[in-house]
Amino acid sequence: MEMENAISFKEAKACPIQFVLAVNDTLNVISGKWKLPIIGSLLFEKRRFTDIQRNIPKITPRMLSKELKDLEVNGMVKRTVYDTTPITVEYELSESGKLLSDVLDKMLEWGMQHREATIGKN
Amino acid sequence: MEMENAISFKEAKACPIQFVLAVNDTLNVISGKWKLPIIGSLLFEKRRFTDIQRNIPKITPRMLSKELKDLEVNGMVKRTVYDTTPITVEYELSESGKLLSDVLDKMLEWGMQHREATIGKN
DNA sequence: TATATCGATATACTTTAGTATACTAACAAT
DNA sequence: ATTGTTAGTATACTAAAGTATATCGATATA
Repeated sequence: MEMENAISFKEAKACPIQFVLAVNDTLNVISGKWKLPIIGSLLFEKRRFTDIQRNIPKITPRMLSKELKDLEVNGMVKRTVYDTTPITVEYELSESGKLLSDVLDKMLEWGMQHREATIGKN
Repeated sequence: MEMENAISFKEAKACPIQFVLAVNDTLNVISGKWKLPIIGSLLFEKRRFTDIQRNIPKITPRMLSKELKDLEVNGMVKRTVYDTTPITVEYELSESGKLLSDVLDKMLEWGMQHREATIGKN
């Protein structure tokens, strides 16, 4: 999808249902305490379970397992098992997952301007 | 901030703390069940409390009140009280709040491509 | 006097999200 | 036989998010 043809949120006024759903999809995929750290951890390279765990010091294996499962079910992450001993499981972002960095960039941009705009305005 | 100068999430590798914080700010501002509906409701026009409530059928006044307070504290929404009878309170998006539509546009774009990419792939 | 409007707040509750801690299976190395 | 590694699961818990329902104060209208 190109810039020039991108649908804007404001244009969605007329037929909002599917647009609202799409925005909500995106939000759901990145919502929660650990989703961004996990996605961030996979943004530059594929990683294994324990590797991600080491990369995100405070996450418990329970949460990591649960969130990775969520991300996999939502088509964000691909899980590959290698029959080595001990077993090796590799996680990597899907194409969609990689494209999410465009959204994160916009969030970064907005977040920084918002910090600027809000400094000392309490 | 211009496109050419925009900081990318991937570039943040070297000095991640402030960038991660900015992305998290953005996420926090739009996280929760009612934030997007409320922001959406204010995107085209300022509205009054009861007006928003009618616009978002299933929200309770407790949640609307709480979320509006959150949004106000976070500099997303401006609240203006008019001393009429009965009292009139107007809510409108701040400049930052309006700029959020850029983020929502990206989320819409990604969400739609992700739906396309994920169809029938279960 | 009774009822309605506006913009909420109060109290009690249920549901979802996240934490803490211990444990498992399958093997390999010591 | 014991210990270590991998990638998790099991159980029980606390904390945060959201719901349900009733009520408030100030004022206007019937």
